[in-house]
Amino acid sequence: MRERVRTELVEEIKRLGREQLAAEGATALSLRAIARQLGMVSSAIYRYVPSRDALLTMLIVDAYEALGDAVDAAERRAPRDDLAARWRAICRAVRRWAHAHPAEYALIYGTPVPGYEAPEDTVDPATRVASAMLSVLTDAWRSGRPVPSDEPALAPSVARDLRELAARLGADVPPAPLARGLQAWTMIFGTVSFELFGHYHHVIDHLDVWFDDVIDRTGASVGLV
Amino acid sequence: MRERVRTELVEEIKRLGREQLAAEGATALSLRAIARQLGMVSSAIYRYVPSRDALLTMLIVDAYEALGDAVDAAERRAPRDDLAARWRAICRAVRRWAHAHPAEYALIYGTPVPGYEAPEDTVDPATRVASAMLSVLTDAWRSGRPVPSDEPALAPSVARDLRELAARLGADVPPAPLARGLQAWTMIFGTVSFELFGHYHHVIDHLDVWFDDVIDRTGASVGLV
DNA sequence: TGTACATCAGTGAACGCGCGTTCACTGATGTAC
DNA sequence: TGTACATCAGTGAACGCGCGTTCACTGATGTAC
Repeated sequence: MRERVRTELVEEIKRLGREQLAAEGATALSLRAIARQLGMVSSAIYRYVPSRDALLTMLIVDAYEALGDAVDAAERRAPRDDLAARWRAICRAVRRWAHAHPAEYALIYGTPVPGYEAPEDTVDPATRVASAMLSVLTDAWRSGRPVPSDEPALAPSVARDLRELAARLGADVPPAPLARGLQAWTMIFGTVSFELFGHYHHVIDHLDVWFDDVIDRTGASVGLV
Repeated sequence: MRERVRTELVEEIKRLGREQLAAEGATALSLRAIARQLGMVSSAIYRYVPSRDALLTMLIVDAYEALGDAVDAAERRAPRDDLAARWRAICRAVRRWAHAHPAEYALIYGTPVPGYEAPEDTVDPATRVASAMLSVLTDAWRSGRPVPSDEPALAPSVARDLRELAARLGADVPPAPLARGLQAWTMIFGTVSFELFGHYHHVIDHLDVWFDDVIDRTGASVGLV
């Protein structure tokens, strides 16, 4: 079947693309270079990939999906009713994946590629980590877990945003804990980004332990730890 | 004086460089393009700037310094003994500057430019925001302000890192509140980055208010609000 | 105040390299009768 | 089972563009006597 060889080659192209990301960053992603590595003439690549931007989109979607898979797999390994364990599993999986695939992490959580407009296909995969976190949060809320007292009160405009968001996601979480959840989500990625982008250089050496501290503290802020 | 014209031209080159960052990102920064806009032949730019990487370094240092200046100016406008006001002023200044200069923000807090190795000159300017935050934290600690109870306890290895850091900076803050401070610092930049890099799209609309909520909550976690 | 000289801004050509994308084409592989 | 035809993988040349950096040079501007 020609179709099989074809799919394999597309996979190979994406693999080489990922290697380029790692070596030189997203702006240096070059179809010609990939063709060269494949031993093809530069125009042949267009049999497999419609354009450079399309390849970039594939890589972005793949990265979100790979991170999502890693997070889901880790979370599933924790006991359903151990909310703290599920929370920790998710956060650690984010960090572990980011360490294993720094270029792909930068592709999705670093500076957006200039001149590249993310198409709609990237929206759903992008929500997977937040969804995983939200499901833990929802379980906590459903089981009547006490959430840390919430002062200062949420501003009405943000409360409205969050009610809409919860409705859109079909999530059963009121604005205040949802706000905590989004801040925890922000903090986890903020910490991973600071670490990967070098802002903890000369500041903290023991980053594993530091990250665990962040996990526990943000988990606590959200009533999970 | 030739020297005056010279300095002005270097400034002009940096200004055009910043425009390019804004339009196309750091990787697209091009000496040839700048020369073209200046009406010069491409080689003439080397009278004013030794190389592309050197220009990039100048722009990075300038960005850190500009952000540092904005933060210091804002903080100085708050009454010395109103710690909450000083904290809020610093955080808002960070966000305001980032909004006004998104490309420069991305240059220093986004994905590091691939293949570019930041020289030592960038280290000091990079610490200015953290230093401003730390000075508020130190004042709080010195004035005997109660810090939120600190559980879980800090792991010894991180506590050691933080004691070293405090010593290196000559800051009079014990590990636990310093850890809170670094997490607050991380959270502020994490939030600004999430906002600027588009991760709050379809999530939160009222970002001003949202950010104020983040300021207050992280400020509280550090005993300042 | 005027001349001689040094400084340095800017030129223009070149080196050697990169890129995305299109197009007409060859020739091997698979498919249908 | 064998032949005719369609499909499609890959070629090679080209278009039109980009880049950083070096080098020998012209000619204007400033400086020192």
